[in-house]
Amino acid sequence: MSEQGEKVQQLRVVVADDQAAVREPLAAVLGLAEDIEVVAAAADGTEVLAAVSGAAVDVVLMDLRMPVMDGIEATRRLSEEHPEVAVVVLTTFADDESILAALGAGARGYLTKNAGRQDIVRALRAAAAGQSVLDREVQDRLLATVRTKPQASGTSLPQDITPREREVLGLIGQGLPNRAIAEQLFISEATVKTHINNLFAKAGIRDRADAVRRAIAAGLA
Amino acid sequence: MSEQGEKVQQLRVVVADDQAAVREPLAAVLGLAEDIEVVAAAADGTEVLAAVSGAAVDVVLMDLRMPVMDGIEATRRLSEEHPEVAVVVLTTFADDESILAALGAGARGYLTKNAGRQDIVRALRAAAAGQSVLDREVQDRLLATVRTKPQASGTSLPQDITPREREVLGLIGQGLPNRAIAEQLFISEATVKTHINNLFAKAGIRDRADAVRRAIAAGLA
DNA sequence: CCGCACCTGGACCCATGGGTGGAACCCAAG
DNA sequence: CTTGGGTTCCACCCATGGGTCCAGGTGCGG
Repeated sequence: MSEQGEKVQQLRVVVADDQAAVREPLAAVLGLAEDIEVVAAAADGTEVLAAVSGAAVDVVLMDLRMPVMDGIEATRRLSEEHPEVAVVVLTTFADDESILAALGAGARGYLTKNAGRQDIVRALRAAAAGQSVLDREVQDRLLATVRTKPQASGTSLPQDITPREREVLGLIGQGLPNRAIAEQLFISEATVKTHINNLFAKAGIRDRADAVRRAIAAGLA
Repeated sequence: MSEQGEKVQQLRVVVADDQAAVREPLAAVLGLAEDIEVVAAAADGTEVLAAVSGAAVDVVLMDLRMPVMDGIEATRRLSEEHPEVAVVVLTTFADDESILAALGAGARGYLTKNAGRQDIVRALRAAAAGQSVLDREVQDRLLATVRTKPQASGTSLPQDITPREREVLGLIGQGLPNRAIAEQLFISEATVKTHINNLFAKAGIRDRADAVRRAIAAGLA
C-alpha cells in the first residue's frame, strides 16, 4: 500500500480551532516537524472549507466546537466535496455523541486534548495514509457502544429481590417519580416507598440516581 | 503526554504468525526500522505469552489464525496479565466478528495484510503510545456496526449547553449527590444547583433520574 | 467601552425522596 | 396450624433536590 519512504513527503495540514490561544501554538509546534507544513489556520468550519478549496491539503486537524460552522458539519462537507482530504478531530470532549457524530461524518481520527505533539503528528500521518487513529479512551467508548445491546437479562442484581421490587426498579429506571409509579401499579405511594427501601437495602443501592443506573445496566429500563 | 523524541526509544516488538513464510520476512523488515527491535517471533499464542513473560516487550504484532492458542485468546490473556503490553492485530480477515472479538479482547490496533511496512510501523508506535490504529476498512466496518443500533439518538443533547454544564451532567450520571459534585469541582453546592437548573431548562430534563438517563445515553457517564 | 455569555455564589421555599417503626392481609410451605 | 415471606398501607422525621430571584466577577466580541 504505502512505499518505504525515507524521503518523507510533505504533509499539507490545516489547523482548525476557534480559540487562537490553542490554534496558533498548535500550528507553530506542528510546523516544527520536518514532514509537516501548516498551510492554513482556520477559526471555524467555513474557513476550513475555504482553505481546502484554495490550496492542496492532505489533512485537517479539526476542533469540534466552533462558531458559525462546527467541526462535525465541516467534516461532513469535506468528506463529500473533498473525500481525498483526511480529517483528524482534536477536542476536549470524548462523549459518545461527539465521537459517533464525528466518525460518522467521515473523520479518520479522534484525539482528545490530552494528546501530545507526537501523538498528533502520528495521527496526521496515519490519516493521510488512510489509517484511522483514536485515543485509547475514544476507542474504548466506541467499543463499549458496540457491545451495549446484548444484555437483556439481569446483569448484576441480587436474586433475592422480589418481582414487585424488580418492577418498581424498572419504573424508577424510566425516570418516574414515586407518585407516578404508584398510579401505574395501582398501589399507594407509601407502598412504593416500602418497596424502594427494601430494594435499596438488598441491592446496595444508595439513592435514586444510583437506582436508575442499575436499572439501565440490568436491562430493566 | 509524549515528548518530542528525536532520540527515538527502542520499541521492543514480538511478531506472532504461524506461517514462517510470513513471520520471518516480517520480523526482518520491521527490524530495519531504527526504532524497532524484534525481540521474539512466535508461532502461536502460547509462544507469545512465553516471550512476554521472559523479556520486556512493548508491542505484540499478532496474527489471529494460529494453532494451539489463537490470537484472540492470546490477546485476552495479555490484556489481563500484562496490560502494559499493547497488541496490534495483523490479519487477512476483516470481518465484523473478528474485528469485534479482537478489539473486545483488548487489541489496540487492527490492520489487514494490505498494510505496508510504514503503516505497520506507525501502528506499532501508536499502540505503544496508547493510541489505537485501525485500517480504513476496519474503521468503516466498526462504525457501520455501531450505527445499525443507535436507538434513541433523536433525544440528543442541545448544543447550547456549556462545558461546565456538561461536566456536571456527567457527574450526575455517575450518581453523585450535589455536595460530592461540588467537592469534586471545587465549587460550592449553590453553584452546582445553578448549573443543574440551567442545564435542566436547556435540555428539557425533568429531574435527577431523567438526567442520569440522558447522561448515560450521551455517553457522559 | 459596553454588552453578553459563562461561572460563581447566596437566600429562600416547598416538594420529593429516603429512613424508621409499626401493622394488616394473603398464601404457601413446614 | 403456625411460621414466614411478600404485599399492602399508615405516620413521622428530616435531608436532599428542584425552583426562583438575585448579584458579583471575568473574558470575549461588537
